[in-house]
Amino acid sequence: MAITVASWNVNSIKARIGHVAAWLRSAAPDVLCLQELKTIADSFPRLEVEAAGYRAALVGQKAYNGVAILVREGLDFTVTAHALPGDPADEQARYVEAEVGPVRIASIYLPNGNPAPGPKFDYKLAWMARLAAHARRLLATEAPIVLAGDYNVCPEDRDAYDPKGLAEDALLRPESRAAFRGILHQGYTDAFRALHPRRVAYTYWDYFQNAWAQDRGLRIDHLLLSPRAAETLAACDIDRAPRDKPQASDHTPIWCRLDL
DNA sequence: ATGTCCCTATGTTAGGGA
Repeated sequence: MAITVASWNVNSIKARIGHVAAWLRSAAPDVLCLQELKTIADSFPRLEVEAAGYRAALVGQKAYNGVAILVREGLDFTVTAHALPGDPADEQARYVEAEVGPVRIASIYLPNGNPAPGPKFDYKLAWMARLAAHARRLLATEAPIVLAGDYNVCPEDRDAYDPKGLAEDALLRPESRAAFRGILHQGYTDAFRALHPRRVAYTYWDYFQNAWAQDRGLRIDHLLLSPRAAETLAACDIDRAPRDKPQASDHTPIWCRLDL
């Protein structure tokens, strides 16, 4: 079987439900991981998602954060985690994980970390250490794994429009990149980079300074595949079309197809 | 510092976050 898994930071699901429903209908992924819902679960637009043919597992929070996994009707899924393990005091809604058919899928909203240095950057690095520990434990499961989301990490200089100007930004700092590489070193594969080794492509463009029109963006949304998932990777791309719409999110979807 | 967009609440404007 083939399964397509996508990830999209929507910057408020209530502001973006029209775009999301339209993309579900046109792109028709089997799974869509969402980040930055910016709402509690009770206010999540479940009816619109169901009308598009999907069911949702989500972890919400008022005004900030919030993650979801949307699963196409007919695909079985079971939620396996409502939070990233490792800190019971952490109440930020940044992680949800589910078994979808034969695949384990996580929707991740990694902390931004700016300004760096500072407490927010410390929180980002601590969160990344917890993610690395959890990613390692997940490798012991039999299922192929897709860790999908907004990592708020630009892995390499070519993933940013102005790497020198942004060198001190929490998204490019060496500590953030080292933590990201640590997960890769466990055996996870950056799906986009694996299939497009030299391509300059972004998933996020700031609302400021007309960044989209000038293609001044960053590649910070990633699909990390366990070895068992990576060996089935058939396609991966970034769909720029939603970013060009009126009232767009500042991020656009990235997707991959696994031929299991 | 600034730019823009989205959220909430000391709520129709300001401040925080990204």
